[in-house]
Amino acid sequence: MLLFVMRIIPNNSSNGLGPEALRRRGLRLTGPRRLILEVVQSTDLHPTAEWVYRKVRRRLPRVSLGTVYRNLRLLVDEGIVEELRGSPGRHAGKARFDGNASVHHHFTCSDCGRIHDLTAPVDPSLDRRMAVRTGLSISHHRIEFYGRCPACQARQGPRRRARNRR
Amino acid sequence: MLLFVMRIIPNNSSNGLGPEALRRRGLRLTGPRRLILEVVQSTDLHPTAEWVYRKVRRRLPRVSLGTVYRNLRLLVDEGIVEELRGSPGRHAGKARFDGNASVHHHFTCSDCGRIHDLTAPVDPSLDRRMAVRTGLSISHHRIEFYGRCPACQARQGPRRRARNRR
DNA sequence: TTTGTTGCAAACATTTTGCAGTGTA
DNA sequence: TACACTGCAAAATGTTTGCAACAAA
Repeated sequence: MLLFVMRIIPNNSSNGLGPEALRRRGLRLTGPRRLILEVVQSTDLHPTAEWVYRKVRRRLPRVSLGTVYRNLRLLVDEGIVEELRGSPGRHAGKARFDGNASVHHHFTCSDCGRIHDLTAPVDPSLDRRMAVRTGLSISHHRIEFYGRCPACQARQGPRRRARNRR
Repeated sequence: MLLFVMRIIPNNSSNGLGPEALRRRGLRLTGPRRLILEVVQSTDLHPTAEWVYRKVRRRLPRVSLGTVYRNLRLLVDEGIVEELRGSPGRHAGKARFDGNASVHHHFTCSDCGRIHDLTAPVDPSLDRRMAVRTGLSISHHRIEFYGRCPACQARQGPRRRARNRR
């Protein structure tokens, strides 16, 4: 049931995207910042800023939402964390953050909007082929798969009449 | 230079996603609604709500932004129009709408955030293979390519030091 | 000591919604 | 005529920012 989950806790100390990545760039490693990085890298739930905020506040109750936003943006700008906007349609309202900065594919549940990382390898030759075909300069790609996750299938039965109300 | 553009004006009268699609679903075909549909289907710029609003207002000056939002949401809910959230990172702030409801791939410019449709065919067998591999129920996929569009390459020279400030 | 970072609150941008009036079917 | 739809304005939501106090280097 969970064999499609790519990783639980990525080892970012070894890939150069841990806390020391910040020091290296001349940024200060403060308490809130270290904790925010830790939280966003310790999950593959592609959390929202709000989710990170709640999680961080458990260990650092005085942290502010503004600080979480500021640090998430900084981590994105530094290439340590990636920012996604969820699936098309419903669930698209808020930014989601991916502590797994390596290129990988996604599966998005059209019912609950949850995004799962996929184990399938990325094929870089596709970029070259598409570049030749289109004349575009392509750096990378990501395949976004859509469907219903096991939980939603179980919860709502085999078929579903979607009525996409927010 | 433009050979990668998929279509200029899709023919939605023939694919069942024109105005009659609304009538068929028991929805009223009002002036503002017809115009909003027409505008969003007449471009492949993946416009924002604001862009649609400005365009619609040229022909219907009394239309309100609220009506544009309400109708875009309705068209999305009916599956006539698709809602995207732009690229990850900068440019991700606002919803974009795609009047081309058929499945196709995208190229997103990491500099200017513009999204282009791609001509490359979609391979449905990939869904089956990935479904087998992961145990997930997959309905479709879309490949999101990233790189720099010709305009941005020309404007900023061959290389670029990105500093992702918003 | 210097200056980047924080908490707080206010500002901002985008999108949704309540309401009374309007126009489509 | 009925009621889905509209314009308008206010509200809601998500995110950014100015500022004075704070703390990492």
